[in-house]
Amino acid sequence: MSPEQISYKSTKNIPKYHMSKGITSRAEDYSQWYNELVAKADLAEHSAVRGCMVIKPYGYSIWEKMQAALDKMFKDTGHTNAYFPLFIPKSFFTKEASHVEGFATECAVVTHYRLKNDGNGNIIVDEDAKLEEELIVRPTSETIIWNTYRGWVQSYRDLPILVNQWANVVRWEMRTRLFLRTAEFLWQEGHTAHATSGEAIEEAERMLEVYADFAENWLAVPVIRGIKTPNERFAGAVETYCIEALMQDGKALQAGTSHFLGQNFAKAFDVKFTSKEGKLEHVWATSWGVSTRLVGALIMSHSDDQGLVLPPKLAPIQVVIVPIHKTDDDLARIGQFADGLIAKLKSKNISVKYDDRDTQRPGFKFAEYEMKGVPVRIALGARDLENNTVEIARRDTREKQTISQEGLDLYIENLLTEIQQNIYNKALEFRTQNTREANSYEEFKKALDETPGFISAHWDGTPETEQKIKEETKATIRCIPLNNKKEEGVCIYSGKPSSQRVLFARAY
RNA sequence: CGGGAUGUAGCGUAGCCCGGUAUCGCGCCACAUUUGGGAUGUGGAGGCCGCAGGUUCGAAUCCUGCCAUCCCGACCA
Repeated sequence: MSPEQISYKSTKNIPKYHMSKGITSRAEDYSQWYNELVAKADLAEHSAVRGCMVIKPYGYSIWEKMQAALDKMFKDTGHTNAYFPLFIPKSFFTKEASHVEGFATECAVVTHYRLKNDGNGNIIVDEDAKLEEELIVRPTSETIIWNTYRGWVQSYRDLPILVNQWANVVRWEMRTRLFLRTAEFLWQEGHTAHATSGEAIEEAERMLEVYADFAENWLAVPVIRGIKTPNERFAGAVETYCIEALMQDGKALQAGTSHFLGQNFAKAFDVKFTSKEGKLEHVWATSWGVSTRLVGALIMSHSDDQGLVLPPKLAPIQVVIVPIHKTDDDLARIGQFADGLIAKLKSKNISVKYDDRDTQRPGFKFAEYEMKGVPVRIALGARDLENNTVEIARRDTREKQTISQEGLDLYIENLLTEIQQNIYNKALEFRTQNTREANSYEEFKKALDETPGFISAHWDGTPETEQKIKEETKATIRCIPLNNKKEEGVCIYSGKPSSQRVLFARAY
C-alpha cells in the first residue's frame, strides 16, 4: 500500500460531525468547533466569491445590535455619520508612504469600466474601456477622506471634524475565516481632524475607551487597553491604541483600534488651517474602527460545546417561549398565557419569540435555541398551567428550574442582567487564569505551548527582538498596557535592561 | 501567494484505481400515530457527479486548465 493510499484511507476514518446533531468539541478541534458553530447557529456561510462571506439574517441581527449600540456611543461623543466612496484613485493612495506600503499587497484594483460581447457569445472585458487612472477598492478610507477634508478646513473655526462612516472595505487576504478575517468586511471608521496634537490624542484615547466600554458592557468581553509597538502600528499612524481580548483557546484577538495619525495625512494631502494666532498649520488627525470581526470575538469568548452563548444585550432573541402540549385545547390555553407574558416582556424592551411551530417537537426546539445562543428559554406546558409555574432555562449555565408565574417578567429582566454579568465574569476569570508572567525565554516558550494565553514579560523595546521572538515562537506583542506598571527587569530574549513588562500572545 | 488535502441531492458519504449517467444515512414532502430534551412507521420527491475543455462509441471515473473550501506557512482588523 502506497503512502497516498494510507492517507486516503485514514482520511475516511476521521469522524464526521457535520451530519451529527451536535458540533465538534472545543477540546477536540477548536477551529473546527468554530467553523461548525458559525454554520449551525446560522450566522454566516461562504459565498461563491473567494474569501467573502454571506452574513445570514441571524448573524446580521447581531451585527445590527452592535451597530445600534456603537452608533449611539459615537453620537453621544459628538460624532456624526457621513459616507465616502468605495473607490479610491490610485494616486491618492500613494501619497502617504508608509500607508501605501502597509496596504499595497492586499488591494483590489479596478482597471476597466465596461464589458463587451466578443462575438462568440462570451462577455469579456472591453480593453478599450481602460480607466485612465486605476481605482483601488478601499481597504480603509484615510486617503479619500483626507483629500476631501482639504476642502473642508480653512480656519481653526472649522475644527474639529468628528465624522464616522459605516461601510464595507476590501483587503485581499490570503487566508480567510468567517468573521475573523474575510476579504470584504463591514466596519465603521471614524476620521477626525483637530487643531492640536493634544486634542487629537485625547480623541484617540476617548474612542479607545468607547470601544473598551462597548466590549466589556455589551459583548461581555474583558479587554486590555494598550498601545501597539511600532511593528504592529497601523500604516501611517504615529500611535496605535488597541483593545485586546483573549479567546477560549488562549489566542489573543485585536478587537478594536484607535489611531493618533499626527499630521501625516494632513501633510500628504496638504490639509492646513489658520490658527487663532494667524499661523498656517497642518491639521492633526485620528482614525478608529471596529469590524464584523467582533462577531467572531463574541463567538469565541463565550460559546460552548452545545453552541453559541450570546450576551443578552446583543442577542437578537433574548427569550424564547416553547409551548408543550398534547391537545389543541392545551395549546390555546398556553398561547393565551404566552400572549400576556410577551406583552409584559415587550413593555420592558425584552425581545421575545413564541415558537409555536407544530412542525418541530419541543426537544428539537430546545437544542436549536441552545445552538443559537438564546439566553433564556421558557418551557410552558399543561402541567405548568395547573401549577402556575413555568420551566425556565438559562443558556449560560444550562441550568433549568421551575418557578412561579408570579412576577415572572421581573424575574426574567433580572435574569438577563445576571446572565450578562455572569458571562463577563466567566470571561474575565478565564483571562485572569490564562495570563501569566514569564521571566526567561524558556519559561516563555513553555507557557506558550503548554498554557496558551497572555504572557507578561520584559522586552528590551527593540523591533529586532520583537521580530525574532515572533519568528521563533509565533507570539507577538499584543500591546503595552496603558498605565502599565513600571518595573525594572531584563528582556527575556536579549537580556538587555527593560523598564516594563509587555503582553505577548499568539494571535488571530 | 507557496506546500498538502478535498469537491458526488440541502448536509454527510459510497462508487473513481479497473470508463457503460449513481449507493447509503440525515434532512425534505405526504399520511398516520406522537409532543416536559434532537419522535416513529409507511409511502414519495430530489442529481448539469465543482466548472470548462480534451481522450473515447460512451466519462463521476482517464488527461489538461480553472474555481472554491479545509489544514500548514508567509501577510493581516
